[in-house]
Amino acid sequence: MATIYEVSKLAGVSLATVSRVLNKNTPVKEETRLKVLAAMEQLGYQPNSVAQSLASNRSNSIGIVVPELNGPFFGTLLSDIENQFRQAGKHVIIAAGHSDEKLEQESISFLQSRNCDALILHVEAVSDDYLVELMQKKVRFVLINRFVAPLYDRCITLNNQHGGYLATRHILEHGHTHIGYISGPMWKHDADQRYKGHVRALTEFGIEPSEQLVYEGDYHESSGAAGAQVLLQSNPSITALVCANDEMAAGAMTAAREAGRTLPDDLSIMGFDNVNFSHYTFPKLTTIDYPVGGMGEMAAQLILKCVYQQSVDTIQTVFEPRLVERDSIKNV
Amino acid sequence: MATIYEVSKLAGVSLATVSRVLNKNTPVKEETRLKVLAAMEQLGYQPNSVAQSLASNRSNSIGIVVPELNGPFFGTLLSDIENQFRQAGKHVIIAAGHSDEKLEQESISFLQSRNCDALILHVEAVSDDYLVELMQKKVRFVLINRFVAPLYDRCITLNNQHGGYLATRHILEHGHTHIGYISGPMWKHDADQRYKGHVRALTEFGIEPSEQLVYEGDYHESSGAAGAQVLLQSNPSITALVCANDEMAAGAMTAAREAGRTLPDDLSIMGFDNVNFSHYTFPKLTTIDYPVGGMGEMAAQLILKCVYQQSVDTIQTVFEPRLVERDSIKNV
DNA sequence: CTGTTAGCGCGTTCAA
DNA sequence: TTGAACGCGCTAACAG
Repeated sequence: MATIYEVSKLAGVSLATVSRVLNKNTPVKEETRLKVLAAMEQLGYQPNSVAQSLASNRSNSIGIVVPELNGPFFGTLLSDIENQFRQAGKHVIIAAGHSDEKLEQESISFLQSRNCDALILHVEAVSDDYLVELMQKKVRFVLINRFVAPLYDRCITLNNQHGGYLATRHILEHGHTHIGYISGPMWKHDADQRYKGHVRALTEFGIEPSEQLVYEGDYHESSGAAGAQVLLQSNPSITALVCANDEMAAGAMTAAREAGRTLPDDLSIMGFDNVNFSHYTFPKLTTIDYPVGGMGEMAAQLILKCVYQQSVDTIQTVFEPRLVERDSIKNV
Repeated sequence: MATIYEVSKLAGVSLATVSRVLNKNTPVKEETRLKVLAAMEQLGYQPNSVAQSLASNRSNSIGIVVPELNGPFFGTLLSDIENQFRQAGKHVIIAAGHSDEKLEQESISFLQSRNCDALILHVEAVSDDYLVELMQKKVRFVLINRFVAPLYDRCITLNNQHGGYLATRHILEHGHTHIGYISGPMWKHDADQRYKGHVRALTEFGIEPSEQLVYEGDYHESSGAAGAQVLLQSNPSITALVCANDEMAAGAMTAAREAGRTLPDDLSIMGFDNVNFSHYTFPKLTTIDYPVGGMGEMAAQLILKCVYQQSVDTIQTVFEPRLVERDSIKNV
């Protein structure tokens, strides 16, 4: 690999000049600039990004922590983030936090030790205090799908409560009155909010929320199946099931069939997230769209703006969910 | 951030000694080692990985190129690779190649400019020659799901042909004789191999392969739907459809229903890959398991062994597919 | 076993 | 507009 030094020798200029044409931050006479460029070309010169990082104290890398790398949801998120940064010449380092406090913290310090210029965090287990401390230590980061008041200007969130509301309202509008709810783990903020939206819709339609009708799942398919089984058995009058995410809805479909229900005629099912497999189910799942892609892009833009001083389009921090009607819901 | 220099001062030893306890490669007297460790602790010292990279010419980072970051298949792959490296203190930089020759090449040089110690490539569009050249340039990499003869010892592959064979044989064993085939893009090696396996099974059962019965898709759901539609319309006698991946199988299910077929009674459908949503379909998809996870791990192990001289378990380069029986196939 | 001394490749003052 | 010189934080000979 050719170095800046060889280029400077070949071009007959100093080391500093080469650095200048590379970084375009100091005026260089057009003539010498071309000489340098020619020398670079000839040597097939490629800047050593590690040396650049060390000298400039900037690594041009962004660390990302998500709960899982697999799963339709995070794939889309990563994809859009990578895209944005790649175009900007930055690279992305990934780490999985597995929704575990210790692992999330480890992931974060791992990425910090990699001298990332900024982090994008989709973390669930670390405390708000921990994040506030992180900010006080001048670590630069953006939070996705989580709102922490002192960090309000770096939180990219979905209006989860409104999503939960939309989901249940849609069911109610189809005439259902006996509605089961399979929630996510209630300690997770989004699960809590979605449930609150559910309750709000119920109340608005004059229906008393009942604990008998809710099952706390873990966002995985199997708990959706377990929830449906429990709920349908203990409350045979249920005609609709609202699930806090699509995976659980898929599990619920299986379990409902096993319980002898015909879908969607005997039982309506609602999902949440609109992940990319959600129309592979039969009947195709009606769900609430979570604009992951847009939120990932926005997180990237926010960093491009605040950390790299690039001018970007307007920043939006809260996103709205949207109902996606398919075939899993029928009038009662 | 404390530096190695401050640690050395506090511990009353030289810079080099600190470096030694850090890298554990040269014996250090236990007593001084403890002094150094204590000083590190006290200062909250964290090595600067960028400086380490520059000095040692090793970045402890591994670049990965996959066609897409979303999609169930690559999520699992990335997840397992990240896991392995994380445990070894290495980090993973990702780039999407989008099955496009230019983008794949750009991804590779992008990662090279990041001084990755090694690359893991799941590339489809670049030529074999390009990869051989890469090897000659001493770039260290492992190929996943692709076999290039001169690179045989760094190719982690699935026996795709055998998978294609297993899929069709299973259908044949259920008595089907009119079998449609929806392939992947034939220029892709895996698609070609899977198809060859299909033909081999057919021949073995004394059935003449017919072009009328194959549709070339693109591995996406929509082409599965299109393929099913075309095939079922032009060959109403078809009783089974073999699809070269699960996405297309999901699309085929939808289209088959729209064409008036009842699943699985009127039409059996076979998938390939066993991606994590494949049992969300109804009927649950019978498919061929692609051990992505294991292959990702193996790629990581290969690099750990060859690049970082770590001792690892035995290396396996070719993996075998396995039939996963679920509910989408019925006797004719 | 430990300390001294060069770099690694580049960005960035400060003068000229 | 350009060049010389220093330093980023660390590793790796080489002596001792």
